[in-house]
Amino acid sequence: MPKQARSEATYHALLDAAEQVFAAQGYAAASVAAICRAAGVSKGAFYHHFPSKQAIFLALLQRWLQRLEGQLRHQRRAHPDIAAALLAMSTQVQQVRREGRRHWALWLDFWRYAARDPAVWAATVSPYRRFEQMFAEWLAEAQRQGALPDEDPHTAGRVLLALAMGVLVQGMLLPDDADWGQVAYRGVLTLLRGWGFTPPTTA
Amino acid sequence: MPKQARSEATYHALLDAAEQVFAAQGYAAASVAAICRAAGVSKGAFYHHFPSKQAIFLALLQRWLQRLEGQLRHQRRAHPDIAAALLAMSTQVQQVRREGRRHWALWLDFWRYAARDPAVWAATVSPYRRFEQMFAEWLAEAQRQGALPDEDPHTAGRVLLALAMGVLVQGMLLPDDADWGQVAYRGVLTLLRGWGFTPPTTA
DNA sequence: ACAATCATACCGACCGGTCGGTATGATAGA
DNA sequence: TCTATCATACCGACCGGTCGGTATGATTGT
Repeated sequence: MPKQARSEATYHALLDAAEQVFAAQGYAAASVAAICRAAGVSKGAFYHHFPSKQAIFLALLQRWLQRLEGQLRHQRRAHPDIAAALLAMSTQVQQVRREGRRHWALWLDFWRYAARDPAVWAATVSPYRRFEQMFAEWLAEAQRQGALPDEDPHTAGRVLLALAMGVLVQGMLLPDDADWGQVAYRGVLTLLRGWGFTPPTTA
Repeated sequence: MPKQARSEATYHALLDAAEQVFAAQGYAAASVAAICRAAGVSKGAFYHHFPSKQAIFLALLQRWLQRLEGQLRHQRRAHPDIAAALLAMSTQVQQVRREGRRHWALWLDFWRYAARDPAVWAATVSPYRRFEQMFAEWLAEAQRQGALPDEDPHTAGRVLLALAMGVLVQGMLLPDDADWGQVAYRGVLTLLRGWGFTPPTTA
């Protein structure tokens, strides 16, 4: 959509600045002026690229979800064994530390507004449902290979997602209270065991 | 602290109104004026009882956490068997529906501000640590009875809390996508199985 | 020239908190 | 019991400041 090279640069500068400012202050407290300041750009430039404050918030959400989905699919491709893939994903949670803390706080903001604002809700829910479907498919595949007796793959997938989100929230608030990567890992391991998976290649 | 009966009434009216308005609009969007309107009280009365907007938010948080802890301890007392108690608690998650949705959105708000505001953080974290300790003690007791081989009770407790929080968040956003009470139940059941608990009395 | 891109100045609405003043009820002296 | 006194509880107008968004003009690239 940008016609000039300079335009694209300021567009991404605004997005990156918004990510910083939103993460640091939260959506409501973050002012458009602060975002422009962080991007080294004027307010006019902002409203040239985005029709509203909410619009840049949604654009940010979309970019975020796309990256996350890419990472998950990458992990899945790297591990033929499903249990191993899930355990590998669980260790990624460890990223919620120091620097990452503010970054993940923005994620909480997304959920918060999704719970109230219909536009944010729609933008959040449809990719989320794709995640859920993704997990369910993987688990259904595992079921065909003998695991998960008498368990609905969708339910199992939701349990996995719940565990991940819960660890993220806790790790965000209390990054030093525990090794949250370890908590996620042990949690997934326990779930896999409870579902009758054979112990994966790596302990 | 209230010296007159009328005073106590308006105090609680303000707290209840704040719970409604905060849950419906979020902390930042909710104005003190709106809270006063909902309570049928003037702004002067508000600032007579609470020194600031944040103060009533924290008072609300405290009331909330106390009730929650009471409920959990009550469930524990009602079930001598720890596994049964945990399963009973899991079914309580089902309350996140229709009416409860907005109510729980306020809970998300608490976490969100706890991630940024030191005052909210302190008010959230210390009761949370009590929850964590509570779960760890229960699980340590179970460990003495033979369950949870080679698992740290604290880690296990954090896994349980993570599952609960994750189900709550999902149930808040997508109340109709699944029976979240069932998801929580199956999740806890799977964890218990993975930890080597013997199947509880009720399936 | 002319359209896309950005800067500056500004508007109107709103909000948290303050403040001078009033109503309400408790207490005590007669 | 009646009334003077006073602390508590409450009212509502108001202020300083902020913020999202707009209007308009300058600048840049083609």
